[in-house]
Amino acid sequence: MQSRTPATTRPGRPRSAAAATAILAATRAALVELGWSKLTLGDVAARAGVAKTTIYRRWPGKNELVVDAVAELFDELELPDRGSLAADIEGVVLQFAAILDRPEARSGLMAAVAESTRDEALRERIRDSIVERQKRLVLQGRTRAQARGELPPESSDPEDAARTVDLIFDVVAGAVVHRTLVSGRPADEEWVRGFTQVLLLGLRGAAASPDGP
Amino acid sequence: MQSRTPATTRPGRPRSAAAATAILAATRAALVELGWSKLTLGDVAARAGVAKTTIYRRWPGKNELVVDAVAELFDELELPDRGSLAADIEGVVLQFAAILDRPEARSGLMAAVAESTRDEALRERIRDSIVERQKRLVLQGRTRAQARGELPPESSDPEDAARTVDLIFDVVAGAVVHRTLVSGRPADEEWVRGFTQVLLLGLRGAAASPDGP
Amino acid sequence: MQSRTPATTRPGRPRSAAAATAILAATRAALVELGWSKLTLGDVAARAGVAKTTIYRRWPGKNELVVDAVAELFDELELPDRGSLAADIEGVVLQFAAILDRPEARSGLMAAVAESTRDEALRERIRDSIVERQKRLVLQGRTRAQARGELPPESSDPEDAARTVDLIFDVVAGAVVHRTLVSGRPADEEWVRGFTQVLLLGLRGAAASPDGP
Amino acid sequence: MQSRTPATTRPGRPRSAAAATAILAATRAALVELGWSKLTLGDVAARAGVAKTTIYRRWPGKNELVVDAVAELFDELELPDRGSLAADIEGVVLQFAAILDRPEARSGLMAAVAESTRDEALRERIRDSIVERQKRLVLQGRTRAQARGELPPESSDPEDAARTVDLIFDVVAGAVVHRTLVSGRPADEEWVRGFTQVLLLGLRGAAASPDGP
DNA sequence: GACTAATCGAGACGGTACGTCTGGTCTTCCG
DNA sequence: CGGAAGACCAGACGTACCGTCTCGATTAGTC
Repeated sequence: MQSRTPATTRPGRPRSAAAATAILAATRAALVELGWSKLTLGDVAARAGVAKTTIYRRWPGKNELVVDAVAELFDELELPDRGSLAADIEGVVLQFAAILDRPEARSGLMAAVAESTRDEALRERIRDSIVERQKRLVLQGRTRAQARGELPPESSDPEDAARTVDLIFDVVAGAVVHRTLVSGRPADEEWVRGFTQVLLLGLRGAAASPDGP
Repeated sequence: MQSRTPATTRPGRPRSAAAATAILAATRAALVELGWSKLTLGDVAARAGVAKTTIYRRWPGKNELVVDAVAELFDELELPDRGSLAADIEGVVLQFAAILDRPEARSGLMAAVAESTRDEALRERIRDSIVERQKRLVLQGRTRAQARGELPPESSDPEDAARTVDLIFDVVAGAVVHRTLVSGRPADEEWVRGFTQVLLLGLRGAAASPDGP
Repeated sequence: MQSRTPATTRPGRPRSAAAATAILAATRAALVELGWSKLTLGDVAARAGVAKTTIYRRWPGKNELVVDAVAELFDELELPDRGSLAADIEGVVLQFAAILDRPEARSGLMAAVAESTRDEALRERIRDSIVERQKRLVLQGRTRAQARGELPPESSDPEDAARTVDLIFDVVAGAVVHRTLVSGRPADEEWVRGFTQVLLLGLRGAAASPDGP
Repeated sequence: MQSRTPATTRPGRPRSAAAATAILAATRAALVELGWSKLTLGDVAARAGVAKTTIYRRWPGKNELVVDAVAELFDELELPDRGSLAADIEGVVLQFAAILDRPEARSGLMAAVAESTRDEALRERIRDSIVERQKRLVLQGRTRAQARGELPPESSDPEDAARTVDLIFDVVAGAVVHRTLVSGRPADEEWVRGFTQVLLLGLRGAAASPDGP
């Protein structure tokens, strides 16, 4: 992430590390209280005890700031070891749903995605700091399942394996988001159990009969 | 006794029917050019050749207007008869992906969902005029598959059947949206085939071993 | 001043006449309290109970607004009839000095002149609404003095007469401004008497020996 | 054991003498290009190749810096010896008018005067470094005219003499400033001749009939 | 054929936030 | 310790929209 000036220190006063932390925290607090559309950078600055210019010096605008503020939320996700692949998946999906239940994530995430439909750089930022970053969970789950003997050791084609990871991620993340944000119903244990069952059975079946009939 | 549209016409000049049409079309045009966040009602009014007050007299605000403008897009979805359940699903998913590829839908839909996280009335509006409205496709697909003998005639429990419809909708819509808008990759034929395979295998497997272990 | 649409009423809501009055009064009040350099249009708007946009819709900026606000002050100048030309002049010069003693005039007028050195349109505005507007006093004084027989009925050359009016105005206005604002000493009765004496003697002498020997 | 106060060697880097010169020159250059209101200390610092802090260490603010930068311009004024009092006055007035024609003087001087209406210290600074400093010209002119026999050797009352000097200065400076900056017309030879004639005739007449009628 | 009542276009209104710019101050490192 | 560099807080700038309002002008149906 940091590859600006590796050796030589830049002249002038260095940027305050505390400011960045305060700004991101204030952004999340403002998301909770106001939601994305009523969040203003002036308000964030006031909450963080910081001047507006300090924010604009570090982030191009509201969208990028919100993405960074929300991205930190997802770093607390981790794959629990519940003994079986199905249980592990259920666990992480429940965690994911819990994060999406927090208002700072709900409001910020969808708005950022909406904005990213017209801003390639923003889409990249979302992908880098949220999506790709969390694919580690899928990989970790696969490795653990292979160790348990629940999955075959390796996919035949490495490219095919990557495609499967992507598909899993799209289905899991998409379904949970749609359930909670669009359908507006809770992704509770019962729903997660049903969803995980369908997902696993589908994946196993697809692995058994690769591609076409 | 009807309170909505009384038989007797209200006094005064009636609302122009042409205005509503022009406003919705102008809204979509503005979405294409500007995206949700830069769309302004003043601009929409100018495009539609209409005064701002004419818009505010009919819609509470930007969000509701955009939802109505986008909702019309999804009405053109229909379930093609391609001979098999899998092929039918693939067909409708591809149509859905095609709509999400249109900029007026991408930008408007996600933004509306984002706003709805803090506006219960807006969520209702989205659910009524978009989500529930399109569940007809799932029902229609099930009926047709039952007629073909691809699915058992009826689920044991009517409540359980509704739950399955919801799950299917969340998974399908969520996965396609996530694929196209978040992952930013095309939901092309190859991907749709893989996705449909997993979905169908999962549903069949789940139907075979209902719920418990 | 007003030559836009003499006959036809423009469409739309007409501009509030009360707003303009309130804005100019608020501008003078702000000049008194803050002076030109610390006067902000936001503050003026707040004092006038008006939105910033309402100010910007009518005036291009701070400079023009201040000129208009100050110009109104000079409209209260009038030539008193004190029986002799010298006494009349002393009277109006004292009035002029009294206005320049008011803080809203001191601060605003000089700043506007300073700005006008880089803004031709502003200089024009000052000239039209302040300088030329008050030359009436010089003309009025001349007419009255001619009626009294203190001055010959008419200058030989009309162009020469205009030049004399300009000279008188430059000398009178310049001397009073310099005395009060630069030298920072009061233009009191004693000073005015001395100044008027020099001015009148000079003018009479120059009239007697036109141009040079 | 570390010594904080070395006795022999004076610690610290001495203040750069070149900096002050560069800053004042840069200030005048910025006045020419931007005028007072758009001149910023950051810009001056950049032009002078100096840090902002270096300016603030030497001047309290923009106003004082500009006054010092402009004051230097007036030091080049000198009373030419053209043979007669009238000609001498015409000469120095033309010089004064020439300086006021330079943009760095026009813009800076009037703005400083405007600011000084609300800042006693600034008014003092202007009076000391510009006004009083140039009264030498009036005194010098009087001495020379007395030597030539054009003026009586000494005024009856020393206080009265000082009053006359002040009056002359107010009238001369005021008229030229008003002519060039407010009326916006050139103080050319013709105008200066007419003005000088009125001034001298007025002064001589006033000297002949002191004060009362 | 006037009257009534709601519509229409236009555009001014009071607000609020924008993203930028400047003013002064402070913190860092270099000479 | 002076000076260059530049980040910092504070706050005004002029613009853009918001949603409301006030106009005069239509455009029906009702008397």
